Amino acid sequence: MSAKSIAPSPDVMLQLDNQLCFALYSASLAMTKVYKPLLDAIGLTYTQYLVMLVLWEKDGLMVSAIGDKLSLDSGTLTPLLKRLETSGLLTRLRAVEDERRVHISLTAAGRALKAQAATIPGCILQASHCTLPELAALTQQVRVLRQHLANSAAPR
Amino acid sequence: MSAKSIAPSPDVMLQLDNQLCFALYSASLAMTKVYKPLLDAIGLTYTQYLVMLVLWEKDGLMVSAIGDKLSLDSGTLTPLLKRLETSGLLTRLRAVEDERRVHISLTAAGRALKAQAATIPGCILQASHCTLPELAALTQQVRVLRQHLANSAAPR
DNA sequence: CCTTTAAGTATTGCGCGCAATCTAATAGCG
DNA sequence: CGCTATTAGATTGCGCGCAATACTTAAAGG
Repeated sequence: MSAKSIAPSPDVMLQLDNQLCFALYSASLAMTKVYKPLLDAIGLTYTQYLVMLVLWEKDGLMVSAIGDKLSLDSGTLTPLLKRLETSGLLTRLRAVEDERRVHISLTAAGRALKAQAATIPGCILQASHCTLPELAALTQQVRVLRQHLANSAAPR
Repeated sequence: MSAKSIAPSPDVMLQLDNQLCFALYSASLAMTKVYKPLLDAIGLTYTQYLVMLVLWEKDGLMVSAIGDKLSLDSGTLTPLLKRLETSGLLTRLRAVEDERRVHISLTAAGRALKAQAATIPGCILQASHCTLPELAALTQQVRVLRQHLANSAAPR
């Protein structure tokens, strides 16, 4: 036998495997649970909050542009956007120049909600028990990993 | 004005916020997409794979023990385990000593599937474009974050 | 013993996340 | 102009993830 632990056994690999994928999976779910009471207070789900974050930064996007930013498709976004429209936070309007496109625009209520959401990031920062630089560093690592995974995923 | 960037503006916070939560969220979804073709080949979904990982390490657990390991409740696990039972990978049996409990036991087919799953971790490692030590370090950071978030979440 | 309380699962309902399919509208091309 | 190909959304179906609730069994209290 040459060097030790060059090729871990299948058993160990299936545990290691458990670690990264499960760490991300459960951290993401745990994050959602921390957001839940904060978002309940302003009537949004977690995914709806992500969509609103996108729109607060840039309004008037078409559905596919939102989908590109969040890596979500129309099967997820169409019903979600309809719910936000029903809630009175945005409007969905067919573009006159190209009637395939639907432009999503915030209503006054949708824009006003941003002020109420402003307290949320601080709560999350506190719940993470991390400093801003620590969070930024971790975020960057996870972002790089995400990019690698996305590149490796089978293209649709 | 004293030091710079002590208290970021709401706008910047709502972007920063976007970063950590969204990085985790989208990395987790990207991870799922990398697993998808690998798991399709052995007839499992991602969550079913996590359950099988738990059972491959320790068989004969009750439903709530699996739920504790994965932070999932019976609303998720009961139908999932029924599907795995239908697939012939496990059995669900009421304990005779306490008929409230349901013990989950792998069938021969369920145990045999572990061998087919053994190639998966290597594929994921490759897709991540990281070394094992890098992955281990990142995993540990995410795990710590998860723990902090779980501690901060409102108890049910 | 009988009532109360708790534990362990199951069920229901809603909102994603995504594959597959469909429809409508535009673009491209001869 | 007419035909095909492509694009943008919408729809359908399935499997989570989770809150809320119900149900059965077991333990505890009087």
